[in-house]
Amino acid sequence: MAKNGEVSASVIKRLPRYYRFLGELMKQGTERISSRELASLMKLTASQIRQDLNCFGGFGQQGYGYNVKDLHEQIGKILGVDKKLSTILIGAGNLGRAIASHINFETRGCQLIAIFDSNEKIAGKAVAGTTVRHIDELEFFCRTNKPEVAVLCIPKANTQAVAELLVSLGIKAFWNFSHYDLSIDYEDIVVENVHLGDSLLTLTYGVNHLLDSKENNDENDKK
Amino acid sequence: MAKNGEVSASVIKRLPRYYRFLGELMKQGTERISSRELASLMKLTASQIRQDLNCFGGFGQQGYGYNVKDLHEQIGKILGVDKKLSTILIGAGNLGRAIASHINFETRGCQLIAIFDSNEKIAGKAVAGTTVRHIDELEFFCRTNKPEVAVLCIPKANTQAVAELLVSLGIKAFWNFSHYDLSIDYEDIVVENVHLGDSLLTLTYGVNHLLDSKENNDENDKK
DNA sequence: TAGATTGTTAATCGATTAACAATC
DNA sequence: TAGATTGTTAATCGATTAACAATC
Repeated sequence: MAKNGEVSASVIKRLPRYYRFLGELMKQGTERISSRELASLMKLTASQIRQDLNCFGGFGQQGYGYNVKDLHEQIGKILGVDKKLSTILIGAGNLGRAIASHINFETRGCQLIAIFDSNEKIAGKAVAGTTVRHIDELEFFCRTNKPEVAVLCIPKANTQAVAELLVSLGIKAFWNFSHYDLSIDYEDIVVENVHLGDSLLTLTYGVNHLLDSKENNDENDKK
Repeated sequence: MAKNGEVSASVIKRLPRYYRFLGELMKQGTERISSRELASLMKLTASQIRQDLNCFGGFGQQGYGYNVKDLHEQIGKILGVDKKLSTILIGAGNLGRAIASHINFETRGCQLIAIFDSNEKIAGKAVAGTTVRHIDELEFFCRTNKPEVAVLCIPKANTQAVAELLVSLGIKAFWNFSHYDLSIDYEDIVVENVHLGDSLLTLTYGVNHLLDSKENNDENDKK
């Protein structure tokens, strides 16, 4: 309801998806879209789309719908894709290197400025155009460059300690790929946990219970 | 409520996290835990934990609480960690290789039996102990080995076509890392989309709006 | 038996959907 | 003006929390 703040987490989590679909539509040359059309495309209700967007302001026009390019730009601004949050990545193992090279940080309001690893052998090598530094340089680097976001691709055991150090060095947000639930320990710090293992387990559950709903329906049919 | 099926998605998504915390407790040698203790550990309410667990049955004991080892095992069984769903991975790029080597499929009810890529240069090389096959072998391999789960680490443009092929070959579930929303096109097929880009954008939003709630609070304080 | 803590029902809260007046 | 579609309020639905009787 408020133009700033107080937007519920469920709405915010849907914003990147809106942004993605509107980007696609833009690429395809679609100029305008109604909430009804967008809803059918995204498998949502038109009500929800209008409700969601109106958390941030009235971007549409009665009788017309929404201008795709305009709405895309507005949501981009709300998310902050025009910003360049200084970002560092800790842990240049398999996953860390993949994240560094696979993710386009720039189009998502971030700028990857350094990568760190504790392994002497990895330090010095280049990943995604950035030379990997040894973890010993972390503190000096942060005091000098004041990064705001840290991507954690480190083992569970180290996460708590590294996060504490980084908070003391001014880091404001963690994109956490470690097996450790970071959200628990810090308020006032933004944490986005990506628990890939949990995601796979959810899938496993789904496969193993795939027939449950069908079986139940069959039972009901008989009654 | 029902012992099988009809458990809401919100409950199911919390199961892997319960499983993870109970595993930790087990490792630390904790024998029993009350819903109140577990709630404070996981930053949930005791009510929610009891409500969630009772979707699957009464695992606790009045006046005592829950036996950690027992509950861990029960949830594991519900998730299906004791299964070995045959799993293939398509796309041995940065991300695909990282997923293959970083994720422990076995402890999550899956078994990675093959990796495929369209790049002739990658085919033949070993990743995570599995030789990468050329995508041309996919159809024959599936008809022979009947994998159930496919991990998609391929570009957006190919996802739809590859998914359709795999469905026709009997794949029942997709762990989808591509930039494409797969859920939209298939019902009856389990899809777990991992949109890393969306996750980063949510973080970006969080950082850029970090002060919003505080500002609002300050305003309210003044009134 | 008394104390603790569950399983479960009832109350509350928030999110989604429906409806409709406002307006382009 | 008539038709379309928004912004917004009201109704519904589902999920979370609170309460408490059952029971170990």
